[in-house]
Amino acid sequence: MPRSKKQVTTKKKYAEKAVKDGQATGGQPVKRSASSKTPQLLRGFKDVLPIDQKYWDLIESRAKNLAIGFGYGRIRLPILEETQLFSRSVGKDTDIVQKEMFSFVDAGGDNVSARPEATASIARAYNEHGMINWSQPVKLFYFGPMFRREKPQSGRQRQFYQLGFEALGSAEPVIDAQLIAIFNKFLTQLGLGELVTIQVNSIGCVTCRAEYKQELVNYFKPKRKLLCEDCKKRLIKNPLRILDCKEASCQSILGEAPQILDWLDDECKDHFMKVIEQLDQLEISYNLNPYLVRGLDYYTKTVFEIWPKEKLGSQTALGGGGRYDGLVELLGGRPTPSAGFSVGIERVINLLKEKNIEIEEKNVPQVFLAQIGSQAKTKAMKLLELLQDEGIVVAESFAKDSLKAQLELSNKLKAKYTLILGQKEVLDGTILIREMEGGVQEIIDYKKAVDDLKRKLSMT
RNA sequence: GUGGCUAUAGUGUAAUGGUAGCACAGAGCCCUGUGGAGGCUUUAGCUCGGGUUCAAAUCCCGAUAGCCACCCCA
Repeated sequence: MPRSKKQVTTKKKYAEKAVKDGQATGGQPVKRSASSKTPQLLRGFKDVLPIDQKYWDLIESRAKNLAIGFGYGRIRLPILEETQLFSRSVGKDTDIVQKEMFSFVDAGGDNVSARPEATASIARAYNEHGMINWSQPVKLFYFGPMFRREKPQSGRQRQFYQLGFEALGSAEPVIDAQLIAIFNKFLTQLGLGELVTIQVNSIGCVTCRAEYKQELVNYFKPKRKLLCEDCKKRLIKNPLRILDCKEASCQSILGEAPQILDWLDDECKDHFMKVIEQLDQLEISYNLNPYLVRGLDYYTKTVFEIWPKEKLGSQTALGGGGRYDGLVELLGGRPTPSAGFSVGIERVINLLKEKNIEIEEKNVPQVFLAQIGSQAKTKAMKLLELLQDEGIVVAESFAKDSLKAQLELSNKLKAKYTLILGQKEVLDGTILIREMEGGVQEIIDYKKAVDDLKRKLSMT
């Protein structure tokens, strides 16, 4: 009997569906073409769903703690800036500025861009708020989305989050070392310490880098035929980039190439040596990488990146940074030696997931509040707020009426206790409290429920 | 930006020209006030648009998206 009944309903549903789809209307089939009408994510943009929040929460709270510990104050910077801020700082010939920015002319005719990174904004803010009059160095940290219109891959999105620490107003090598130490500590606290390597190099100041560049060109020019096509272009555009080319033919002639460290002037060399000494003192292991070059124009002297030991796709760096002694001045301020680093949050999360690093689930409710019957439901809604006011993390499912379904949910949410409030309890002025693990439950006075629960929870 | 690979319920996957199936998740029942096990029922899908064919999830073309390599970068 139930079977035939169900068949009827099923047939009915099909009929309804057919009508909806236009098949039974006798006319043209109505095409749903859902995807053309359903709004979709923009290319390279992603939603972060509740299931992943634990990673984000963890990263942000670790960053905040480190910031407090090392004296970095949070700064929240705007997403949009004048386009020229980036062309002047990041470099107008860099790929980031030339082809990767979300730039547009707004309704008022201003040229604006979604920020592709935050250091330029930091320097702008330093000047704009007269931070030169604050006690130096000014230490700032930020956390927020950046935008680059690249072809997406895993670990490379058009909107991605960066966390950054910046110290402005000190030329001391200890600043460079401390930034590396913070970066390292951040990853270590996330359980990634053993899985990454720190790459360090110095690219000198404007003067000695120019000399080195010339030297590099002089070296490669006679060997031009041995270089790959890209590197032939780099020879003119950005000879430093030849150093990290992946082509075997280019790699093979790198060995004899002049090394930047030999061309640093006395001051730059001295600075770098001190940074290295500091790192040794701090017992931070690092890899001196003479081929490490960073893509943004404003870097000087110390540069560093942190790489996973096992390469994840073609994206090597989890993050990187360095010194940018000329940036503040370049943007119209006083000479202000500075340094900083930024971390790609999605890349860090990818690594955490890849290595199955366990993250404590923080949003486990302590108590689940179940109800049976409409009177009980109303009363439970009030109780819910009482519990919340006492700071108890409580879950509920007022939309479900069956106790069974509510207990199932309580179990799934891993609540320690379930409060059960039914018609009987409402009349008696009581409430049931069930300890989920053992299934023991007791009847208690409704008025004492909150206190009783608090006692039970604080005892565990 | 260049080149390559891929696209099936919410998720993970089968079916290779001929009836779209399975697992998990969701809803419901077995059990009308008691979760974790089991059984049953059910919801939900061929990315989109063209073409070839009697017939396309399957073959071809295009679009889109994801991934991979390059470029570049976090």
